[in-house]
Amino acid sequence: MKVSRYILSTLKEDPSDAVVLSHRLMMRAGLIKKEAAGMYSYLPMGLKVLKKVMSIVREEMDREGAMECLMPELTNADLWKESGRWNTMGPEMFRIKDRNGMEYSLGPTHEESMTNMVRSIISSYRDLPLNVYQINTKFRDEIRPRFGVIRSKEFIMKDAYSYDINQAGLDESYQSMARAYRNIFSRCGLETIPVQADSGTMGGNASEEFMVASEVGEEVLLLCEGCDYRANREKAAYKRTESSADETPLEMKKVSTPDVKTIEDLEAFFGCSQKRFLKSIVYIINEKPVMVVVPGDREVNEHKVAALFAATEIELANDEVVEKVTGAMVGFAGPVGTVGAEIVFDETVPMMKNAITGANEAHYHLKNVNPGRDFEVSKVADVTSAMEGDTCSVCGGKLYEKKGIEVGHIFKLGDKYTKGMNVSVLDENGKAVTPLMGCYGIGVNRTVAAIVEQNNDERGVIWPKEVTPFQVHFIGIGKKEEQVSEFEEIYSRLMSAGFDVLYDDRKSSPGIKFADADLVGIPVRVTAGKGYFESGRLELKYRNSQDIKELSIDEAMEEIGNFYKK
RNA sequence: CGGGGCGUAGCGCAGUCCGGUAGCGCACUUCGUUCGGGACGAAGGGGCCGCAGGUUCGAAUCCUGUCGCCCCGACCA
Repeated sequence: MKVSRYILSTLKEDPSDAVVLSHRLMMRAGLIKKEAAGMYSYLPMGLKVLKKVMSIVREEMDREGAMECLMPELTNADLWKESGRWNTMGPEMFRIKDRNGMEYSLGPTHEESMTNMVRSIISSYRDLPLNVYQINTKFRDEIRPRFGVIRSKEFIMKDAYSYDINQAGLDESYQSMARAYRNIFSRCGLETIPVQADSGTMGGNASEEFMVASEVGEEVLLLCEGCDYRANREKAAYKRTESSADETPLEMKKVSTPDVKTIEDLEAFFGCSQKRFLKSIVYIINEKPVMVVVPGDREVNEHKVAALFAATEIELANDEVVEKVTGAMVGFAGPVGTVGAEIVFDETVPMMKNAITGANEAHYHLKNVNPGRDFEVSKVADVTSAMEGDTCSVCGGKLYEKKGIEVGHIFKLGDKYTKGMNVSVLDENGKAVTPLMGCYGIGVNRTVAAIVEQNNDERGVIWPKEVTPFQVHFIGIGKKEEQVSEFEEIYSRLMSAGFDVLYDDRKSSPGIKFADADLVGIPVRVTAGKGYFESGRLELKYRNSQDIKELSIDEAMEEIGNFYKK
């Protein structure tokens, strides 16, 4: 491809609305163009990269025996109502009506659609296992699209769904996807951190996220220094230790605390650490109030709480509910006395001594509160988030935090959808069984952004060789007619050797061509200039190195061939 | 949804406080000189100053409304 005929729309300066590195570079290198908030066009070069990532995905999925298909992006509301998600998906689902008033959603994910398609096809255990996938656009009305293509309203996802006759089969399907994902991301030149994850509103149990470490990551991971435990914050477990555990219980006292409402206020008022307080927060779960009691220095982990109640939605109770439950205004809640709600205690609570908590009476707190003595510790669970410095529950090592971009996610869904949507097949004995399901997603364009985020320098992108938009960036320096025809000759020889070549034939100065080459980031650069006309030698330079090799055309082609062969 | 900021040429910005009919850099066109890391000179083209209404002799500028975009936050009692 000749640059003079190509859209090489590079920018010298960062567009004002691009903040994160990958977004800036993708805009500057002319890969994408913003159409509106959270909506991007792919320019030719960006599309080439996207397609390369897609074909890696296809190859690795197919290698594991998955089958590609393609589903409508408009999905029937009835399917969502059947699974119950029409109500639980919330406002992030785009909903539309046709002229007849029929309701649809612009598919945010396709468990229902795929299961609906599959259930009409399978009828026997002989039809399983089955793994079907598609690469298609998904729509989510994101609360706040940002970071370019990393979080957009419209994005491309590879979503696969497996159906197995039993748990052993599901385990196998899951493992095969775990394998495929490792291959896919490594071929994309990405270093991913697989972490244990919460399965969120998708339902189901086991799940693993593939994260790319990045400062702009929207997820917080907790990794162990001592072992290979790694999980995202929504899920991460940690071992409880409590410094006050060996204190002697003192007599409980009621203390007047006018307008002392927040943990910060309490800290100032009592002059002791946040750890000493029992924070009592009221939620509405499955339409019932639940009080969650945690140490003052911890945050309630709503994902863990929701999982505990097998709830899809959890919401903070409003002031009226809090007053009804505790009998006091917000700010003075506690587990001592009468509470009109079920109470859940974090695992730390039973270990605490002489704690301070709300008295369930306006402007009063209780000090020297002791679990077991002053209130019954009925239901204990892990309902707080791990933090940096916490103790690993596996090996006792220290946990540390890292931010990450989620590029892939694999789940075991179990029978959530197959049961809910009445899918069944006959087993060997002619008995109806419900297949078990797994689902496996990859954010394709987010993966491209992650690749850029991880592979660049101050001059621009450095594409890993399997996803580079072109294989060779050829630059000719010289404008004389006979020089240009020599360049044309070299260009066509490179092309006929089978390389995908971007030939910068513009009449610009060399500086512009070199700068654009660095920005665009094709791994191999070949230059024909003064040296070529003197000695017939081309210059070959790899984007990730400073060295320049002087080679004849044949040598250069051999070297490039070897580079891409591996 | 709450808070903050911004909409002026393809891109980056100034001009807005203090009203007088739009400017700079890059990019683009033509000519000449240059020609290995974002060259130089000369001459050009390109704007409903986000949109609508109002005030005024006169509005990019003041007022009202509206739309779009960016950043931060989104409840921990």
